[in-house]
Amino acid sequence: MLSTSGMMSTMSASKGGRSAYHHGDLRNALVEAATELARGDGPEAVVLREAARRVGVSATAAYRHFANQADLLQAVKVRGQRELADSMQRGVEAAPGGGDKQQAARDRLWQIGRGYVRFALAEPGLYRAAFCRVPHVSDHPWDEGQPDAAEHGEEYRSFDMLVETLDGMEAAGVMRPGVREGAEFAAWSAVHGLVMLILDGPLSRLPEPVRDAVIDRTIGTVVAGLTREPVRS
Amino acid sequence: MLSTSGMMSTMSASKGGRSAYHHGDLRNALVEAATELARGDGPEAVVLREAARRVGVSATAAYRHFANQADLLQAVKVRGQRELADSMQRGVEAAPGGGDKQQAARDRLWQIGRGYVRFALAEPGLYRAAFCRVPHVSDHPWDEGQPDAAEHGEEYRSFDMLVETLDGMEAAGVMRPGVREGAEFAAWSAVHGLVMLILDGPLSRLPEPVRDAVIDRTIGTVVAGLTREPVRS
DNA sequence: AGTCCATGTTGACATCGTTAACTTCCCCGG
DNA sequence: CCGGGGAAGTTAACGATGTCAACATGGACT
Repeated sequence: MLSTSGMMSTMSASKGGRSAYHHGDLRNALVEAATELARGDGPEAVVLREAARRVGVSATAAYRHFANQADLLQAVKVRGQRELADSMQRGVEAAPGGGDKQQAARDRLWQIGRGYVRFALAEPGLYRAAFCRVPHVSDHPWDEGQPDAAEHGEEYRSFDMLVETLDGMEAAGVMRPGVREGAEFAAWSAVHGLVMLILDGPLSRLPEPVRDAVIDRTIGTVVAGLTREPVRS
Repeated sequence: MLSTSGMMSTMSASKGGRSAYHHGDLRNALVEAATELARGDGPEAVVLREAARRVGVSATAAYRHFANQADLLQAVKVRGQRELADSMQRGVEAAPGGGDKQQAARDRLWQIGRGYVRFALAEPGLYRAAFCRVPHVSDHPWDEGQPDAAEHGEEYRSFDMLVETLDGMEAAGVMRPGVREGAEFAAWSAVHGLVMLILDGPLSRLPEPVRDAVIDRTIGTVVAGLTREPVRS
């Protein structure tokens, strides 16, 4: 009953409900188009008029589904977060997973980290959109107050995966004593910062091999900072 | 003899050179105004027309001194970086500095980190501007090719301070063996990422005491990851 | 059959970045 | 001393964007 997917009250349109005037699934179509814009050139490329243009609809039609272009951007953000989490999920599932339990717990942190960075570098525009500042989502009546309770409702699933991983490390007894609390933020900060410095910042011109080494070094530092023993490369 | 400060070829104006028509120091005035805009609301608030308006000059006058608004933004970026480095410098200088040599080397990393974060939280808009993506500085004749050699000419002094600190740690023998290379990027990534998550991202709503704890935890993790022995809180 | 309202449309406005063409004023050589 | 030339500023205009107000359409439900 939230405002998530196209679930308008009385409306037959769901599959072929397009009558050349009433699109039938405009909201999703717009989010789709806007997402492609972000994928191409980041959040600043998410321009409402262009998204509408691509869907073949007038610009103002978008205002039937979004309060703002900020609101549209917010939708793109959510999609970006989802794609990030999905990508990481696939990466983790396709992992070897052998060896002893303790090593596995450590390895999982590595995999999570590498999966995170891999997605960001593969989809720079979308990643930047997923973490961009969204100016101000003006609240419309149908936009029932932003979900403030529940901390973050389903978005930031990538963060949840990180939390689970760290819990697993603690359970396996590989974690340095007393560092569990807040470790998720430390780890997240490191990979997010690394990605941002590479994407927008001063590390953008690093030659690829150096870049990859830096990535491993950064993740390695975090792992070393959180675990009891130093880890092999 | 680069394009840094107001050093126009044949021009008397330097102090009182304002004749109501020829401003005399427009470039600096514009950078100043633009910097204030950024300080207030971040890089997206750096709008060329508004900066010109505040200086009391027509919008197009800015194009005598900047190729683009991107160019203007770039100038703000440089200023932001300088303010960051200055702030960190002051913080480091006002440090106790007692105790044994090894502990001092470790402490300095803490101070650098905290100083970095402190500035970012005190000047969020300017910090975001200092690390924002700048679209494309169209090159004008008087804008003699961007400095690509010398890696980064004087900007990112904060980074240089970090490098010196890490060198000091290695010299003092407190650094975990084999981790020196790339350590600057790992450390930078952690604090930068932390700041971005707090400023623009999902950590923005953290209550202040929790936030401060997270900051210490993040820096602590990096320090632990780079040094031989665990460190006191 | 008739009506209501969600959904789209057209038209207009303010703001922004940017270019073109014109104006001022100061420096420098004759 | 004076007159030209160019640096530095100005006004006018264009295209693009976000957004609002007023109008059109057509499916769903009485």
